Amino acid sequence: MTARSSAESARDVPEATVARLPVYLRALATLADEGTSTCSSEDLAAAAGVNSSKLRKDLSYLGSYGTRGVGYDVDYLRYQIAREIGVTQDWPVVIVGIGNLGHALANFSGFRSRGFRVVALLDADRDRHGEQVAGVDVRPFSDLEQIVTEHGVAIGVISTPAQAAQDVADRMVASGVTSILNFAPTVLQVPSGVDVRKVDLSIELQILAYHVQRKAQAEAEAG
Amino acid sequence: MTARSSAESARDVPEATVARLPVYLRALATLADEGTSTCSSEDLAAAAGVNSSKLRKDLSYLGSYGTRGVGYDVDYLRYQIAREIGVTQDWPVVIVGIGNLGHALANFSGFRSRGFRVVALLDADRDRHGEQVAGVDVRPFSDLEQIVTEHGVAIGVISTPAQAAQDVADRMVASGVTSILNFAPTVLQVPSGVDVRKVDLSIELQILAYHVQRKAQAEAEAG
DNA sequence: CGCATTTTGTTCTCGCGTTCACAAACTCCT
DNA sequence: AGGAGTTTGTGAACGCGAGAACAAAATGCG
Repeated sequence: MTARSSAESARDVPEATVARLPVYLRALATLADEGTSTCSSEDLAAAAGVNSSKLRKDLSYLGSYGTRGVGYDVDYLRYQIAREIGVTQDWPVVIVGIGNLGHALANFSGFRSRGFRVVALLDADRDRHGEQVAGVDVRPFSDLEQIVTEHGVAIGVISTPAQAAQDVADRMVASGVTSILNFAPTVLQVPSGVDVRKVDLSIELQILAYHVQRKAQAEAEAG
Repeated sequence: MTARSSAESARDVPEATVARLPVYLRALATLADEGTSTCSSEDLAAAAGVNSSKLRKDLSYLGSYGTRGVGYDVDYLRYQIAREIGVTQDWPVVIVGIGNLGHALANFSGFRSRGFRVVALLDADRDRHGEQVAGVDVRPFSDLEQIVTEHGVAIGVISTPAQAAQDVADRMVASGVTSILNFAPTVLQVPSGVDVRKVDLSIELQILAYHVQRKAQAEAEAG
């Protein structure tokens, strides 16, 4: 039961759980679109691709939002998870590096629909300035600090080449950004208190390649 | 010391270690570019952004490739890790879904430089067929099976909208693809034996948002 | 009203991964 | 050659997350 400090929902949700909450949120959205108003932990777990026991434990960190013998109200649970993650409000986001990937990110529809708003696209390349991508002007990288301050940006996305990424990250942190999503293939050094998540295509491919090779070897040895 | 079955290096490298090997590989490449021929576990760990103890343990699963009192030979270790991952050979890859993201992926230079070769770009949209992206023709999705068979493709990349992803995955698996990198924001159902790794922008952003919100709450409460 | 059924929320156990700490092994200097 | 100094490789302890199993609570029916 773990008595809570009056104000808010649970503290210290495990990191592994936090990483799955957005998956549950999406699964609930799908269920809602299909017209489902109530679901059991089995249903939701299947839609999210996880074990139902794990799902129930994850949800239990947020509170007790289900009804025994009945299940979960889709809309209600959806709201509770959204609130826990923080996507009931709008997060301003700045994207730095408007190459091929930056274009794709700026046009990504999932941004707006999930509580994120691209307030600026920045690029060091003078030739790109003034260009419009997804309805937003591309502006000089030097505008970073002003934009971050003005809009209260906490989240920055880096889609520059690897060599520029560390500098961009440093400038972001200096401007007040506390969370960075890094698509550049490099390890970023940031002060403690700043969160970095990385998305790295070639690493993912290499992990897949390892398993392919391993399977091939296993088969070869088995004869 | 764990005596090995004559033929090859260690079996059962932990999954967490496998996920870090590509990071080490990249760090070693950087060191090599800087002209470093030897490095200690501390040096490499710093470059890779991990704990040196963890690095040494990770490497110990592959074999004993260092020299006590000296460190690791950069080129030698690099080759050993590349061989373990399997990137000493070339992996043919097929990309399905040539929208904004597909374009970015096709143009991604890290593909070729890390042992991956894009053998085909496929899209269901008839209007795109014949278009060239990064020097490769965009072809109909229906060519999938032929291409997979012809080139022995084991790795497929999905960068379609969410609604098409499951069908694409099914067709890939039916054609003989055993590993899928999924950029579509949906949970894929695949038979056991098929590896799926997912890259999901909006999930990553939501995880960051959670932590931003959490920090903000903590500050508010601290006064 | 009480019992059977359903489904949640929680407890318990197990295995994996991380980190510490140290012995083994190599180099260099005298 | 021997000892001091380094650095690897590994054994052991610890903590977190996954999954199974069960108790608690709600519904519906006789």
